[in-house]
Amino acid sequence: MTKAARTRQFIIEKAATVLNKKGMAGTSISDIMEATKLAKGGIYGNFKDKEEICLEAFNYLSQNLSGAAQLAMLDKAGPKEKLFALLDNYNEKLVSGTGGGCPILNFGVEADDTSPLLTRRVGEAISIAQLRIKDLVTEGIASGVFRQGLNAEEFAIKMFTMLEGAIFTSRVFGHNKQMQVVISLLKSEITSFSG
Amino acid sequence: MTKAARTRQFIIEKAATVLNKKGMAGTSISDIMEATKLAKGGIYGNFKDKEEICLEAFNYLSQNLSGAAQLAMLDKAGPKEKLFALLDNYNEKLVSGTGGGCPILNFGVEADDTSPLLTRRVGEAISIAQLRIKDLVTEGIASGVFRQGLNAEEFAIKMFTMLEGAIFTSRVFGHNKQMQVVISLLKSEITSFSG
DNA sequence: CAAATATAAGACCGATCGGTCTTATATTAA
DNA sequence: TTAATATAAGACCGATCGGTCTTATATTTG
Repeated sequence: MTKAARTRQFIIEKAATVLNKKGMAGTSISDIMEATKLAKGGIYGNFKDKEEICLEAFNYLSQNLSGAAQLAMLDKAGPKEKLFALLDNYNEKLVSGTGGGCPILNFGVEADDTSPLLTRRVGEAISIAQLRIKDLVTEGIASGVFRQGLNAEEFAIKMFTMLEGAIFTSRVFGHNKQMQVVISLLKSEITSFSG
Repeated sequence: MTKAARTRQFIIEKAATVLNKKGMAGTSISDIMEATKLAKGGIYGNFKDKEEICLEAFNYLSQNLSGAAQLAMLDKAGPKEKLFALLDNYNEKLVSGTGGGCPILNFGVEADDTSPLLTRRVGEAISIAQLRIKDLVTEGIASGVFRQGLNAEEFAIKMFTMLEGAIFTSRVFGHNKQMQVVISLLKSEITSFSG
């Protein structure tokens, strides 16, 4: 890994935190200079413009999210346990944490009227997250752990939209109450899949 | 109504549309000047700063939303019909429309790490929307239309978070599919309340 | 270790930012 | 209708914006 590649990655990671908190329009290059302790030449030597930094930052955060989800499910046995682990992971990482909330939501809301390119990338991230849920349900049905007749696609949409909505309200209110309710409701429903 | 009061209201309404689309940090005073066809003196003669415009714009959009919800429910008889009307209203106003999506979501996501004052106001708007749902369920139970044992509070959280999540994903994808799924799921659940 | 090269520093640029202030002009009240 | 007042125009301000370019300095390669 060349020096420039390392610096580039370093900038992406530092900038990602700031961007997720303050938003893309709300984050200036000088904010990123401060977060990285680099001068302007250090930034623009590695990125052609601010938009490229935003895009790479979202890619990084998005991959991070996927990685954490996979990790949380690693030692879990069945689809039910994996779905539960996924839910707990949402609570820990995206509400309580100091990271500024869910990057998919943050970047998506800001991009949807301003940046078609980033909006497409956010759409891909949503699809990945929903597919993960859908596949677990499908797998559960196939292995006989979940009853038949479940609509995996619909449940994935339900679970994902509820979670994103709960991340949102929990962050606005400054406490986890609604996220707890949502997780509890979803766990009940998942448990009922085995009935 | 004095001239200044009329101008002030005019600015709020024009600015609200822009702010809901481009975000607060992404909207400049010159954007608002362009939307209103007013010069700088016309803006700053009526507002002390940009933040005040943002706050008043959110208040306006928020009241608009409540008004539309009340209106949609006006001619509906029972709690079930009112909840259905509420759902249809969400679909029409917040996804398909050209208004830039749900202001509660847009302003809330941007404010939650940057503006405590506005975040509190967004929280109030969420509470109002959720209380409207909760009260309809409670009313349905009390009048015997819905079965007993329903948790009105939890359903309100469920419905609101799903809807906000669905507004989000539908806007990112550029079509209503997920919103349709969410509305259909919620209508089924509400229908089951009468079982 | 030395020469070639890759990398970051930071002065500099024009444009635009949010906001102020004076002045011309509507509006309002007598 | 006129005098007093309220309102908006737009020149102006310093600060900051995103981005460029030259130059000093690391890093890498032979």
